[in-house]
Amino acid sequence: MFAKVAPIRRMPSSISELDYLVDLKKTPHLEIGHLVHIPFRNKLIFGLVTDLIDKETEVAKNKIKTMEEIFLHEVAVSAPQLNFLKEISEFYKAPLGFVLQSGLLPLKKTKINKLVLKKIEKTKANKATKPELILYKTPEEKNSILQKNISKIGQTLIIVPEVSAIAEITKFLPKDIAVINAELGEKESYDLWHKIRNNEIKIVIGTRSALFMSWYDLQTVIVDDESNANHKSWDMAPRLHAREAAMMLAHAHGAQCILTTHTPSIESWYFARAKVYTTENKLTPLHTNSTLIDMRDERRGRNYNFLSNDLREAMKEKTDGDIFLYLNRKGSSSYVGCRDCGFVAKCDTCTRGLVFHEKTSTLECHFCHTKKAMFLSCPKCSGTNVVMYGAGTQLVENDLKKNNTFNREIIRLDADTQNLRTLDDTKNKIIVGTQIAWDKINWNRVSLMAFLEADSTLFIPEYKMSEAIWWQLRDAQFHLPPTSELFIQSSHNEHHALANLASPNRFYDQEEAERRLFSYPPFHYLIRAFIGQKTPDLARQMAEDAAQRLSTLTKGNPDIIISDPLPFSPFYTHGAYWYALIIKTKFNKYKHNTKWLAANLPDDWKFDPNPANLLSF
DNA sequence: AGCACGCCGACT
DNA sequence: GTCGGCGTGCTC
Repeated sequence: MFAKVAPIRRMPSSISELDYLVDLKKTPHLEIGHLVHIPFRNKLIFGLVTDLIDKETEVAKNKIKTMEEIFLHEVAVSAPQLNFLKEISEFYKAPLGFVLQSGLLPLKKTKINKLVLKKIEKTKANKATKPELILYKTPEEKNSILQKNISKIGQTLIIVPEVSAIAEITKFLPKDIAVINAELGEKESYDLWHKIRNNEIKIVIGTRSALFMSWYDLQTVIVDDESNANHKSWDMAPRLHAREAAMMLAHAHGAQCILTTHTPSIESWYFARAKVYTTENKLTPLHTNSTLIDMRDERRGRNYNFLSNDLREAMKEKTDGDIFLYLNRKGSSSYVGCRDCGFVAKCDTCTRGLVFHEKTSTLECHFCHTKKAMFLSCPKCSGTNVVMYGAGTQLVENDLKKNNTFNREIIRLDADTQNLRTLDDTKNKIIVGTQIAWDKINWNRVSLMAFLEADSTLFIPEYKMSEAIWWQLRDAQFHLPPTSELFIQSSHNEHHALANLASPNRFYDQEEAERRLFSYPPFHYLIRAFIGQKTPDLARQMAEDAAQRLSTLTKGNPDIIISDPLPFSPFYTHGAYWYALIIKTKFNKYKHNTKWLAANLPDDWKFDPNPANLLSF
């Protein structure tokens, strides 16, 4: 008899399993899911048995080695969980053993021999149900919805987008829950793994690594804050989206998948409306005290400050609570526009924002490589107020301090200052912050918040930008107390992400229309494959070869659309030159097509289904 | 991916 | 003679 074994270590993506000879004297009663020792090269390593084969294997006789030892009496990973891990491995082009590594206990031979695993039967297999989308409007409502949806018969997993979200939720849940995150100590993770595997813990909350625990009686999987961009693992293989992976997990275990959020992602709301998911909720505005301010009017009235007159007045009038001035630094001076009329330099052929390149003084499109000379006066209104968008937090801080008319302490909270300060909740402050401030401030104390440049990222040439701004504005509205005021300053107030806060359905209608036009999700599923090489020529050559080969293989298949090789922006990063292939496939066969692409790309290609960015890391 | 192996130049 | 930098090839 032969066994297929996934070696628990990093392997090339094409090798998920290796074949071993089974000697029944050495390893009797061998089962799928058993943890075993296998000879690999010149030493023994851990592996997980994924299949048992009675007939001969295709591997040459002189190559095959014999399995050494079985650990634990019971299987370490249940059959449904193993199916889930295989699916993740194939879909995200990550070797199975590598995926297993993140969900298995720390592997030490002496410790493992002391573990006792129980034989567990699943309470009852649910019949497959549609995912459910549940919307909440306030933090209180969120907590009660999470509590209500915890399974009464089996295990419940709550996935959150980042570690910082865990503390807030656990306050309102029963005491006997397990918290999983990547920074657990060895002893703790041993204990938790063991208790979850033996069904002694019923409620688990964690980031995406909790998906890979050894589930045996999983009944409910909740993805909280489902539209939060941090659910996507963009920098490490497997580059999974927790929402997507949670659905695979729930499906494998016959569990119910529940998506919860204050603001649904474009995909989730589309699928809810199309009845692919169920929902009982309607979209509503989150915060009624929000004011949109047109900065073009301010310029026309000769106010060139980053504070509009209305905001300045409101800041003077506020005597209680904190004032939070938010700046999105990501977009700083990456794009070019006109202060007077709000014109933004866009590519003529593909309508994406043009990016200013200082070295050559040109405007470039990172998608179709069109180049233009930088202009000195606005092409639309001939005004001379051409600017790079993006004021920095430091500039705002300095200016406020210089003309301190607000009689409050001014605190800057960004990447440079984040470790230097603890916020004093007894003082009324002005906080000038970037994304970093989001998790640090005490939202309950904020009485006035302003987005100083709500549109500063709007023209970054990535298709999820409108959704990201929409989400961020709504996230602020969700966190802000009902009595607080919100000012949103921008020069593009007609943009659908800014204009429709009071009528959310219209945002989704318009964003869907744009996505449909350009065949983006939810109308096509996107896959990004990318390759880095030491020289630009080598990278281009490899990208062209792969594009050519895939195109030949998919010839006549209208379901898979492969782009030409597209250079990253920036082209040189992480010590290499990068090219991407953007592949679009229809949703009805996306799982099959994605796995096919993963299997047909060489090992050195990075594979990124449902990417957060198209042309950058 | 990660590691052994071997080719070859630099230095004892 | 032998140390080590890096290119190549293999893992059952």
